[in-house]
Amino acid sequence: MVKEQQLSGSLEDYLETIHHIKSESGEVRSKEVMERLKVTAASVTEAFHNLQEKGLAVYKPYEPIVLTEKGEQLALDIIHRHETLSNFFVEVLKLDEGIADEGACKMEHVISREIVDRMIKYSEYISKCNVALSEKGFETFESYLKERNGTRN
Amino acid sequence: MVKEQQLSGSLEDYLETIHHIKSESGEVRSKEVMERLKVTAASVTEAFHNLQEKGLAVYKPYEPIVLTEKGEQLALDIIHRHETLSNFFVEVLKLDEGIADEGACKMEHVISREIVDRMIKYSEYISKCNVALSEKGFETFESYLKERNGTRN
DNA sequence: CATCTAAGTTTGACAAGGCTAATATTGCCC
DNA sequence: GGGCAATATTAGCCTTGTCAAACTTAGATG
Repeated sequence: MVKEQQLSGSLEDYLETIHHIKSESGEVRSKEVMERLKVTAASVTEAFHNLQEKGLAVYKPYEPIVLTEKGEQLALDIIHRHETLSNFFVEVLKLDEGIADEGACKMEHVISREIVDRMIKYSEYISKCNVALSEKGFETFESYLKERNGTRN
Repeated sequence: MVKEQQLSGSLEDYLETIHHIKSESGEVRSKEVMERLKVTAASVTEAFHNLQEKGLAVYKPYEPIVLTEKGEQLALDIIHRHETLSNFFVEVLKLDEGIADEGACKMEHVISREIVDRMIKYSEYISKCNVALSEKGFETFESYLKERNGTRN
Protein backbone atom coordinates (compact mmCIF):
# COMPACT_ATOMS: atom_id res chain seq x y z
CA MET A 1 0.00 0.00 0.00
CA VAL A 2 1.52 3.29 -1.10
CA LYS A 3 1.64 5.96 1.57
CA GLU A 4 -1.62 7.86 1.47
CA GLN A 5 -1.15 11.60 1.43
CA GLN A 6 -3.57 13.37 3.69
CA LEU A 7 -3.83 16.76 2.08
CA SER A 8 -5.50 19.85 3.50
CA GLY A 9 -8.53 21.18 1.70
CA SER A 10 -6.56 24.23 0.80
CA LEU A 11 -3.77 22.29 -0.88
CA GLU A 12 -6.35 20.15 -2.66
CA ASP A 13 -7.80 23.32 -4.12
CA TYR A 14 -4.40 24.39 -5.40
CA LEU A 15 -3.77 20.97 -6.94
CA GLU A 16 -7.14 20.93 -8.63
CA THR A 17 -6.75 24.46 -9.96
CA ILE A 18 -3.26 23.80 -11.24
CA HIS A 19 -4.50 20.77 -13.12
CA HIS A 20 -7.32 22.71 -14.73
CA ILE A 21 -5.10 25.59 -15.79
CA LYS A 22 -2.63 23.13 -17.23
CA SER A 23 -5.29 21.47 -19.35
CA GLU A 24 -6.59 24.78 -20.55
CA SER A 25 -3.44 26.71 -21.30
CA GLY A 26 -0.53 24.35 -20.91
CA GLU A 27 1.37 26.53 -18.50
CA VAL A 28 0.60 27.29 -14.89
CA ARG A 29 1.66 30.64 -13.52
CA SER A 30 1.03 32.16 -10.14
CA LYS A 31 -1.26 34.88 -11.37
CA GLU A 32 -3.85 32.59 -12.87
CA VAL A 33 -4.04 30.46 -9.74
CA MET A 34 -4.34 33.57 -7.64
CA GLU A 35 -7.29 34.83 -9.64
CA ARG A 36 -9.14 31.56 -9.65
CA LEU A 37 -8.72 30.87 -5.96
CA LYS A 38 -9.13 34.50 -4.99
CA VAL A 39 -6.09 34.58 -2.75
CA THR A 40 -3.05 36.86 -2.85
CA ALA A 41 0.10 36.15 -4.83
CA ALA A 42 1.97 35.56 -1.59
CA SER A 43 -0.38 32.76 -0.64
CA VAL A 44 0.11 31.11 -4.00
CA THR A 45 3.89 31.18 -3.71
CA GLU A 46 3.56 29.72 -0.24
CA ALA A 47 1.36 26.92 -1.55
CA PHE A 48 3.74 26.20 -4.44
CA HIS A 49 6.58 25.71 -1.98
CA ASN A 50 4.35 23.48 0.02
CA LEU A 51 3.44 21.30 -2.96
CA GLN A 52 7.09 21.09 -3.91
CA GLU A 53 8.06 19.97 -0.40
CA LYS A 54 5.45 17.27 -0.48
CA GLY A 55 6.76 16.02 -3.79
CA LEU A 56 3.57 16.90 -5.61
CA ALA A 57 5.03 19.51 -7.93
CA VAL A 58 8.26 20.82 -9.34
CA TYR A 59 8.66 24.50 -8.91
CA LYS A 60 11.41 27.02 -9.42
CA PRO A 61 10.88 30.68 -8.55
CA TYR A 62 9.63 32.77 -11.42
CA GLU A 63 8.87 29.69 -13.49
CA PRO A 64 5.64 27.84 -14.18
CA ILE A 65 4.84 25.07 -11.72
CA VAL A 66 4.44 21.50 -12.99
CA LEU A 67 2.76 18.65 -11.15
CA THR A 68 4.68 15.44 -10.57
CA GLU A 69 3.11 12.09 -11.35
CA LYS A 70 2.00 11.84 -7.76
CA GLY A 71 0.56 15.35 -7.76
CA GLU A 72 -1.24 14.61 -10.99
CA GLN A 73 -2.79 11.47 -9.53
CA LEU A 74 -3.99 13.35 -6.50
CA ALA A 75 -5.39 16.14 -8.64
CA LEU A 76 -7.33 13.61 -10.70
CA ASP A 77 -8.66 12.02 -7.56
CA ILE A 78 -9.91 15.33 -6.23
CA ILE A 79 -11.50 16.18 -9.56
CA HIS A 80 -13.16 12.79 -9.56
CA ARG A 81 -14.73 13.51 -6.18
CA HIS A 82 -15.83 16.91 -7.40
CA GLU A 83 -17.36 15.57 -10.57
CA THR A 84 -19.15 12.79 -8.78
CA LEU A 85 -20.73 15.15 -6.30
CA SER A 86 -21.67 17.75 -8.83
CA ASN A 87 -23.11 15.15 -11.15
CA PHE A 88 -25.07 13.54 -8.36
CA PHE A 89 -26.58 16.84 -7.30
CA VAL A 90 -27.66 17.65 -10.83
CA GLU A 91 -28.70 14.23 -12.06
CA VAL A 92 -30.27 12.81 -8.94
CA LEU A 93 -31.26 15.77 -6.79
CA LYS A 94 -32.09 17.93 -9.83
CA LEU A 95 -30.31 20.94 -8.42
CA ASP A 96 -29.06 23.87 -10.50
CA GLU A 97 -25.54 23.53 -11.80
CA GLY A 98 -24.44 26.56 -9.84
CA ILE A 99 -25.57 25.21 -6.52
CA ALA A 100 -24.35 21.74 -7.38
CA ASP A 101 -20.90 22.95 -8.27
CA GLU A 102 -20.60 25.22 -5.27
CA GLY A 103 -21.59 22.36 -3.00
CA ALA A 104 -19.19 19.99 -4.71
CA CYS A 105 -16.31 22.44 -4.18
CA LYS A 106 -16.77 22.34 -0.45
CA MET A 107 -17.66 18.70 0.02
CA GLU A 108 -15.02 17.25 -2.27
CA HIS A 109 -12.47 17.79 0.48
CA VAL A 110 -14.24 15.73 3.09
CA ILE A 111 -16.23 13.03 1.31
CA SER A 112 -15.12 9.43 1.73
CA ARG A 113 -14.39 6.95 -1.00
CA GLU A 114 -17.32 4.78 0.03
CA ILE A 115 -19.79 7.58 -0.41
CA VAL A 116 -18.32 8.67 -3.72
CA ASP A 117 -18.52 5.13 -5.05
CA ARG A 118 -22.04 4.69 -3.86
CA MET A 119 -23.16 7.94 -5.43
CA ILE A 120 -21.80 6.77 -8.75
CA LYS A 121 -23.68 3.51 -8.49
CA TYR A 122 -26.81 5.32 -7.49
CA SER A 123 -26.58 7.64 -10.47
CA GLU A 124 -26.27 4.65 -12.76
CA TYR A 125 -29.25 3.00 -11.17
CA ILE A 126 -31.45 6.05 -11.22
CA SER A 127 -30.86 6.81 -14.85
CA LYS A 128 -32.10 3.34 -15.72
CA CYS A 129 -34.88 3.58 -13.20
CA ASN A 130 -36.19 6.87 -14.53
CA VAL A 131 -36.56 5.47 -17.99
CA ALA A 132 -38.55 2.55 -16.67
CA LEU A 133 -40.63 4.79 -14.45
CA SER A 134 -41.64 7.24 -17.10
CA GLU A 135 -42.40 4.47 -19.58
CA LYS A 136 -44.89 3.11 -17.12
CA GLY A 137 -46.25 6.48 -16.17
CA PHE A 138 -44.65 6.56 -12.73
CA GLU A 139 -43.60 9.66 -10.97
CA THR A 140 -39.98 10.74 -11.34
CA PHE A 141 -38.32 12.94 -8.74
CA GLU A 142 -38.54 15.80 -11.20
CA SER A 143 -42.29 15.50 -11.48
CA TYR A 144 -42.57 14.97 -7.73
CA LEU A 145 -40.79 18.30 -7.25
CA LYS A 146 -43.02 20.11 -9.75
CA GLU A 147 -46.14 18.76 -8.16
CA ARG A 148 -45.29 20.51 -4.95
CA ASN A 149 -44.25 23.76 -6.53
CA GLY A 150 -47.06 25.81 -5.10
CA THR A 151 -46.73 24.39 -1.61
CA ARG A 152 -44.64 25.92 1.12
CA ASN A 153 -41.07 24.73 0.88
CA MET B 1 -32.69 39.37 8.47
CA VAL B 2 -30.81 38.44 11.62
CA LYS B 3 -27.05 38.49 11.31
CA GLU B 4 -25.91 35.12 10.11
CA GLN B 5 -23.14 33.65 12.20
CA GLN B 6 -20.49 31.99 10.10
CA LEU B 7 -19.05 29.42 12.46
CA SER B 8 -15.92 27.34 11.98
CA GLY B 9 -16.33 23.59 11.71
CA SER B 10 -14.53 23.22 14.98
CA LEU B 11 -16.90 25.48 16.87
CA GLU B 12 -19.85 23.76 15.25
CA ASP B 13 -18.57 20.49 16.66
CA TYR B 14 -18.40 21.97 20.14
CA LEU B 15 -21.91 23.39 19.86
CA GLU B 16 -23.30 20.10 18.65
CA THR B 17 -21.54 18.12 21.35
CA ILE B 18 -22.64 20.50 24.08
CA HIS B 19 -26.23 20.15 22.96
CA HIS B 20 -26.05 16.37 23.00
CA ILE B 21 -24.48 16.20 26.45
CA LYS B 22 -27.08 18.62 27.74
CA SER B 23 -29.93 16.42 26.50
CA GLU B 24 -28.38 13.33 27.95
CA SER B 25 -27.23 14.47 31.34
CA GLY B 26 -28.50 17.99 31.89
CA GLU B 27 -25.14 19.46 32.72
CA VAL B 28 -22.22 20.14 30.43
CA ARG B 29 -18.75 19.96 31.89
CA SER B 30 -15.40 20.25 30.20
CA LYS B 31 -14.37 16.67 30.78
CA GLU B 32 -17.25 15.14 28.87
CA VAL B 33 -16.75 17.42 25.87
CA MET B 34 -13.07 16.67 25.92
CA GLU B 35 -13.68 12.93 25.78
CA ARG B 36 -16.24 13.07 23.04
CA LEU B 37 -14.28 15.36 20.77
CA LYS B 38 -10.96 13.76 21.65
CA VAL B 39 -9.22 17.03 22.34
CA THR B 40 -7.38 18.19 25.44
CA ALA B 41 -8.96 20.09 28.31
CA ALA B 42 -7.08 23.20 27.26
CA SER B 43 -8.75 23.16 23.87
CA VAL B 44 -12.17 22.83 25.45
CA THR B 45 -11.59 25.80 27.74
CA GLU B 46 -10.44 27.80 24.74
CA ALA B 47 -13.56 26.87 22.81
CA PHE B 48 -15.82 27.71 25.75
CA HIS B 49 -14.35 31.20 25.88
CA ASN B 50 -14.84 31.48 22.18
CA LEU B 51 -18.51 30.49 22.34
CA GLN B 52 -19.05 32.92 25.17
CA GLU B 53 -17.47 35.77 23.20
CA LYS B 54 -19.71 35.03 20.26
CA GLY B 55 -22.76 35.14 22.48
CA LEU B 56 -23.54 31.49 21.93
CA ALA B 57 -23.03 30.33 25.48
CA VAL B 58 -22.78 31.51 29.04
CA TYR B 59 -19.72 30.27 30.80
CA LYS B 60 -17.95 30.93 34.05
CA PRO B 61 -14.71 29.15 34.91
CA TYR B 62 -15.20 25.94 36.87
CA GLU B 63 -18.91 25.91 36.12
CA PRO B 64 -20.96 24.02 33.55
CA ILE B 65 -21.44 25.82 30.25
CA VAL B 66 -24.96 26.65 29.05
CA LEU B 67 -25.97 27.56 25.53
CA THR B 68 -27.84 30.79 24.91
CA GLU B 69 -30.97 30.83 22.78
CA LYS B 70 -28.84 31.73 19.79
CA GLY B 71 -26.32 28.99 20.53
CA GLU B 72 -29.14 26.52 20.92
CA GLN B 73 -30.63 27.49 17.56
CA LEU B 74 -27.30 27.05 15.87
CA ALA B 75 -26.75 23.70 17.54
CA LEU B 76 -30.12 22.50 16.32
CA ASP B 77 -29.32 23.66 12.84
CA ILE B 78 -26.05 21.75 12.78
CA ILE B 79 -27.75 18.65 14.13
CA HIS B 80 -30.40 19.00 11.46
CA ARG B 81 -27.74 19.01 8.76
CA HIS B 82 -26.07 16.01 10.34
CA GLU B 83 -29.28 14.04 10.61
CA THR B 84 -30.30 14.84 7.08
CA LEU B 85 -27.01 13.67 5.66
CA SER B 86 -26.81 10.55 7.75
CA ASN B 87 -30.38 9.66 6.98
CA PHE B 88 -29.90 10.23 3.27
CA PHE B 89 -26.83 8.02 3.19
CA VAL B 90 -28.64 5.20 4.94
CA GLU B 91 -32.09 5.48 3.41
CA VAL B 92 -31.20 6.42 -0.13
CA LEU B 93 -27.65 5.24 -0.70
CA LYS B 94 -28.10 2.20 1.55
CA LEU B 95 -24.77 2.74 3.28
CA ASP B 96 -23.85 1.34 6.70
CA GLU B 97 -24.72 3.53 9.63
CA GLY B 98 -21.09 3.84 10.59
CA ILE B 99 -19.99 5.14 7.24
CA ALA B 100 -23.07 7.31 6.96
CA ASP B 101 -22.49 8.93 10.31
CA GLU B 102 -18.80 9.43 9.77
CA GLY B 103 -19.52 11.08 6.45
CA ALA B 104 -22.23 13.25 7.95
CA CYS B 105 -19.84 14.47 10.66
CA LYS B 106 -17.50 15.89 8.09
CA MET B 107 -19.97 17.13 5.54
CA GLU B 108 -22.37 18.78 7.98
CA HIS B 109 -19.97 21.71 8.26
CA VAL B 110 -19.92 22.55 4.60
CA ILE B 111 -23.26 21.53 3.11
CA SER B 112 -25.60 24.27 1.91
CA ARG B 113 -29.21 24.74 2.88
CA GLU B 114 -30.38 24.06 -0.65
CA ILE B 115 -28.73 20.68 -0.73
CA VAL B 116 -30.00 19.75 2.71
CA ASP B 117 -33.54 20.66 1.74
CA ARG B 118 -33.34 18.77 -1.49
CA MET B 119 -32.01 15.67 0.22
CA ILE B 120 -34.99 15.72 2.54
CA LYS B 121 -37.41 15.98 -0.36
CA TYR B 122 -35.61 13.22 -2.16
CA SER B 123 -35.82 10.91 0.82
CA GLU B 124 -39.55 11.52 1.02
CA TYR B 125 -39.95 10.81 -2.66
CA ILE B 126 -37.86 7.69 -2.68
CA SER B 127 -39.64 6.10 0.22
CA LYS B 128 -42.90 6.41 -1.68
CA CYS B 129 -41.25 5.37 -4.90
CA ASN B 130 -39.75 2.22 -3.46
CA VAL B 131 -43.12 1.03 -2.29
CA ALA B 132 -44.57 1.52 -5.74
CA LEU B 133 -41.58 -0.09 -7.37
CA SER B 134 -41.55 -3.22 -5.34
CA GLU B 135 -45.31 -3.61 -5.62
CA LYS B 136 -44.88 -3.67 -9.36
CA GLY B 137 -41.82 -5.86 -9.29
CA PHE B 138 -39.38 -3.12 -10.26
CA GLU B 139 -35.84 -3.03 -9.18
CA THR B 140 -35.03 -0.99 -6.08
CA PHE B 141 -31.56 0.40 -5.50
CA GLU B 142 -31.05 -2.24 -2.87
CA SER B 143 -31.73 -5.03 -5.29
CA TYR B 144 -29.68 -3.28 -7.93
CA LEU B 145 -26.75 -3.30 -5.52
CA LYS B 146 -27.21 -6.98 -4.65
CA GLU B 147 -27.36 -7.98 -8.28
CA ARG B 148 -23.86 -6.71 -8.80
CA ASN B 149 -22.43 -8.22 -5.66
CA GLY B 150 -20.11 -10.65 -7.39
CA THR B 151 -18.76 -8.09 -9.83
CA ARG B 152 -15.67 -6.04 -9.22
CA ASN B 153 -16.57 -2.90 -7.31
C1' DC C 1 -11.03 22.04 59.15
C1' DA C 2 -6.85 20.54 56.62
C1' DT C 3 -5.66 18.29 52.83
C1' DC C 4 -5.76 15.69 48.69
C1' DT C 5 -7.42 14.74 44.19
C1' DA C 6 -9.86 15.28 40.10
C1' DA C 7 -11.41 18.68 37.13
C1' DG C 8 -10.56 22.88 35.02
C1' DT C 9 -7.60 26.89 33.66
C1' DT C 10 -3.59 29.51 32.16
C1' DT C 11 0.44 30.13 29.72
C1' DG C 12 3.36 29.63 26.12
C1' DA C 13 4.51 27.23 21.94
C1' DC C 14 3.45 25.57 17.36
C1' DA C 15 1.42 24.71 12.63
C1' DA C 16 -1.47 26.06 8.89
C1' DG C 17 -3.01 29.32 6.00
C1' DG C 18 -3.99 33.65 4.98
C1' DC C 19 -2.72 38.84 4.41
C1' DT C 20 0.11 43.40 3.45
C1' DA C 21 4.10 45.80 2.25
C1' DA C 22 8.49 45.82 0.56
C1' DT C 23 11.56 43.78 -2.68
C1' DA C 24 13.14 41.17 -6.70
C1' DT C 25 12.89 39.43 -11.47
C1' DT C 26 11.46 39.18 -16.16
C1' DG C 27 10.32 40.67 -20.44
C1' DC C 28 9.36 43.98 -23.54
C1' DC C 29 9.32 48.50 -25.77
C1' DC C 30 11.60 52.44 -27.25
C1' DG D 1 20.64 48.17 -23.76
C1' DG D 2 17.86 51.11 -20.14
C1' DG D 3 13.88 51.45 -17.78
C1' DC D 4 9.15 50.42 -16.74
C1' DA D 5 5.19 47.49 -15.84
C1' DA D 6 3.68 43.16 -14.67
C1' DT D 7 4.51 39.25 -12.16
C1' DA D 8 6.52 36.75 -8.39
C1' DT D 9 8.88 36.37 -3.90
C1' DT D 10 10.16 37.45 0.77
C1' DA D 11 9.49 39.02 5.37
C1' DG D 12 6.70 39.83 8.98
C1' DC D 13 2.32 39.61 11.08
C1' DC D 14 -2.46 37.73 12.39
C1' DT D 15 -5.95 34.21 13.43
C1' DT D 16 -7.60 29.73 14.56
C1' DG D 17 -7.12 25.60 16.74
C1' DT D 18 -4.31 22.50 18.86
C1' DC D 19 -1.10 20.79 22.60
C1' DA D 20 1.88 20.14 27.07
C1' DA D 21 3.10 21.71 31.39
C1' DA D 22 2.31 24.32 35.28
C1' DC D 23 -1.01 26.04 38.19
C1' DT D 24 -5.76 26.79 40.54
C1' DT D 25 -10.15 25.49 42.35
C1' DA D 26 -13.84 22.88 44.46
C1' DG D 27 -15.43 19.36 46.90
C1' DA D 28 -14.91 15.03 49.46
C1' DT D 29 -12.92 12.66 53.21
C1' DG D 30 -10.34 11.61 57.19
